[in-house]
Amino acid sequence: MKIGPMKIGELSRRTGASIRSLRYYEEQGLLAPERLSSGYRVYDDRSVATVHRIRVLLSAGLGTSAIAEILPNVYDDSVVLTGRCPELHEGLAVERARITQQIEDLQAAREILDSLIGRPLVITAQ
Amino acid sequence: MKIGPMKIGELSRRTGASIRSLRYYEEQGLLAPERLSSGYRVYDDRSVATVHRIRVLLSAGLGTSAIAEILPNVYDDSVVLTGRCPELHEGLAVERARITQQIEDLQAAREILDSLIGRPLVITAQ
DNA sequence: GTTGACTCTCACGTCAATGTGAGGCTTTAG
DNA sequence: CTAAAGCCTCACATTGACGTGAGAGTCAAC
Repeated sequence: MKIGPMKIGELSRRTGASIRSLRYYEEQGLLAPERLSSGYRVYDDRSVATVHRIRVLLSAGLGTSAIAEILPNVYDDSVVLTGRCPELHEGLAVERARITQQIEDLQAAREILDSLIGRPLVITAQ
Repeated sequence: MKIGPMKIGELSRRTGASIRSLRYYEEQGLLAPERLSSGYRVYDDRSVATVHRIRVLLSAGLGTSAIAEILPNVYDDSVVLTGRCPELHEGLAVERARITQQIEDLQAAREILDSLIGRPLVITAQ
């Protein structure tokens, strides 16, 4: 039982992303797997973490093009590499502000729901 | 300069929602304006607050159908009316959990961005 | 070797909120 | 009275991240 290279099905299983999504991420420049002579995609282990980051950022409302600008600058978890690229830096700040605003909107919405449920207000988590 | 009834243009101005959106909200059962004999929509002042709530809930990711279930139970700001309607209550709890999860996802995404920006972590707001 | 699981590339479908334009009434200001 | 501005109802277009199916090649096990 040779282990063999990680193909798209296994990456899908490991990340929870659908095969379709993984192909889509590649199409958008977020992943760049090797190819076997058969045309099959081959991923390395770093791809798993990359896909996880992609999903986090996507669920935060970032578009694939924004993520494409960010990803190349993240080599492993939480390492700062964005030395002095002011353009990127500004774009990130914009996205960050959007996220912060979105969090506040969500908290406002949650309070509306809480007022209906009759739950004690302002529980920070859960 | 008679004041006259509030028509769709004025409601749009007062709420920031586009005219198209206001018609859409009505189509989805979120608004039920009166009509003049001409067919023109007429709104009362409560509509302004209603539209604001709609927008908050929409931006929180609730669908119009979910909002349609919620809105009739909100008479003014933050009044609990959901006496004992377990079905609604459960639906709200589901949405609330979704929102809480979404907030956590956003915070995770913000930390990824922070690690790139090089900003001090864990600033709760702003 | 053959079957079945896996993969490939198109390429069109989906969903939700909203944009946009056509064609035609109604109201308002002058 | 008339023109401009506002409103009406269709109804098709848009955006983004996928779903889904067709048709065909590839790999693993038996």
